[in-house]
Amino acid sequence: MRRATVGGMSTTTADEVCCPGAGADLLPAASADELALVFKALADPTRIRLLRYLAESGAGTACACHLPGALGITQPTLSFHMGKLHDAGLVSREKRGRWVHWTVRTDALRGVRAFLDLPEPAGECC
Amino acid sequence: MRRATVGGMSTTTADEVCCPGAGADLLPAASADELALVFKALADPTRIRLLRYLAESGAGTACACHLPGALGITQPTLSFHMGKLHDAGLVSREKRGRWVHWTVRTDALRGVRAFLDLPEPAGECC
DNA sequence: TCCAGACATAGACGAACGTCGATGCATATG
DNA sequence: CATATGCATCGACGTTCGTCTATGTCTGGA
Repeated sequence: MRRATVGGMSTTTADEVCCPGAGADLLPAASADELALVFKALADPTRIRLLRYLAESGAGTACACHLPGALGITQPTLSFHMGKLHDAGLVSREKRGRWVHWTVRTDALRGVRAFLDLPEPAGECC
Repeated sequence: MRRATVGGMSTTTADEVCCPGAGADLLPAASADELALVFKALADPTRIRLLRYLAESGAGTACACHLPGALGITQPTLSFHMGKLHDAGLVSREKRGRWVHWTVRTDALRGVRAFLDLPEPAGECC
């Protein structure tokens, strides 16, 4: 039996009154953190455009040389965003001579894509 | 012909030298903002668990009465997070008597789900 | 060997975020 | 009507984020 008494607050009174059958298990905090990490990396317009740009380029790979101008940001800012995407595992870095080429890691999106396939509402609650 | 001269910076020299065929069109800023808004709403472990909880509950609907205790957060914090999800259009609010019942709006995830279906790397760059 | 260019890092700064306790508002119930 | 309760809002606080300028590091070419 699930008892909602973890955080010190006791909202036990509501447990009996309101929709008693709606109790679903919570996603483990670790899994939620992991998902949030990827979503955090996607939670910026600039990074979204960068990822999309890379994905549309040939082989999902491109060097970012002309992107600062196109996006209206400076080179350090671009480096910052690419670093974020890299930390989240969404792109891989490859140094070719003087330039860095970036490749989208589509497999890193599997987790979040699975999460977004939420079960369709089927039953009735209360 | 694409010329990367928007933001005031002129990185024109690199245009000729480095991977000239990799130029893909940029996602419009408005679309990127829209996507980022949803991703921002998902970029928090607590909200991820809330959304998953709602989706797993019967009919994708539940009142949030016993959630503060289960998640270890206070009632104002829960209200804050549900507000964020609501602002992003991910849940809908329905007041039944004294309680508020929340329903997942799976259709609101269509946009981000389409974005995450990035084209697989196919060609070769340079 | 030295210089120019591509990228990363450091430091700074304002804005937004996540959390809390305290309070206000609306509604069901005695 | 008075009271209790579920929820939203307010004000505050520390943390994280996004951006910039300035500087460092490494590589290729003259």
